[in-house]
Amino acid sequence: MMTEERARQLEDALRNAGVRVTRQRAALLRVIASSDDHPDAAELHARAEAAGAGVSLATVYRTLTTLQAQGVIDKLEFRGEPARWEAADQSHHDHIIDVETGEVIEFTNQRIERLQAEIAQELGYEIVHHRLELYVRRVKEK
Amino acid sequence: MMTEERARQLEDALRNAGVRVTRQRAALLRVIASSDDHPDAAELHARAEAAGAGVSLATVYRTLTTLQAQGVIDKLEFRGEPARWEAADQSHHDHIIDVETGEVIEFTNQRIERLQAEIAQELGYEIVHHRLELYVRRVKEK
DNA sequence: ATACATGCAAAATGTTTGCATGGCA
DNA sequence: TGCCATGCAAACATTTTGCATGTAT
Repeated sequence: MMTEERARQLEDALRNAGVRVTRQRAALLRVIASSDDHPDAAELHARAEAAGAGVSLATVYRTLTTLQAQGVIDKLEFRGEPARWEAADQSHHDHIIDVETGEVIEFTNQRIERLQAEIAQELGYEIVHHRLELYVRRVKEK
Repeated sequence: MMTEERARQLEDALRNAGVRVTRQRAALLRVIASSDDHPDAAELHARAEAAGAGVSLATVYRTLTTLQAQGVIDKLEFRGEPARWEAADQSHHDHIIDVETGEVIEFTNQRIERLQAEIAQELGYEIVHHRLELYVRRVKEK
């Protein structure tokens, strides 16, 4: 799924922004570009290692911070768990978390987005960022 | 603001539920009943100490867990920060966080609540709990 | 060449826990 | 009295950082 192509695009973007593309960063970009789930730092480290990358966990953390600053990835912080990360090239969405399986589903709803903006505006604020998470359970058929 | 009365109500409720009301728990109940903000464990500990309670931080944590299990307080987990707590006797609401001042404002919007339920339902889920946080900045007048 | 990135180990942070002791019901 | 709660210190889990060394540009 074009992982390599996407990774190269991102490398160029980083270099243009004056960020060095090291062996470790290149490896992590590929792990991220080929992941369509929401891994945490330890999981990303494991995947990089599995790919033979040779990256320390400290560097994984530093790289995630850097990539977030560059807008390449987004940080997700669910209840109590370690932070998870996802590629940022997708369009904005919120998350539904199945409390029984831990599965994460993405969704957006324009009406909700609009209502949020209205609420903030009425109070004299503008929204910098928001977080909407629905913790759900599968409905039992009977 | 009826702190003492409220604290006694809560003590009775705890005893009825078979939870012992110790000196430490009684002190923390009073701190919680008299707080209308969203303090974290360390802050609650500090307030209890300031009131001359003599409670260890470990006990604060254990008590918060207990009170949450009893439905007396709710746990709030904002981005990265330590968990904060609030009295649960209030009606449901979401939070607006001013990213510049850290100030937290409560709000609810029935239309948003309804839309959330609809979204979950369409996917075959029922909502167990949700979290909606708007991270905002005050709009500058010009 | 040089500024920046890395690895390692240690530190920081927030929270939990084992165990001996204390105290509510 | 008996079971549960407490305090203390140690353990934990996640993340950050100081410092010597390595490396992309």
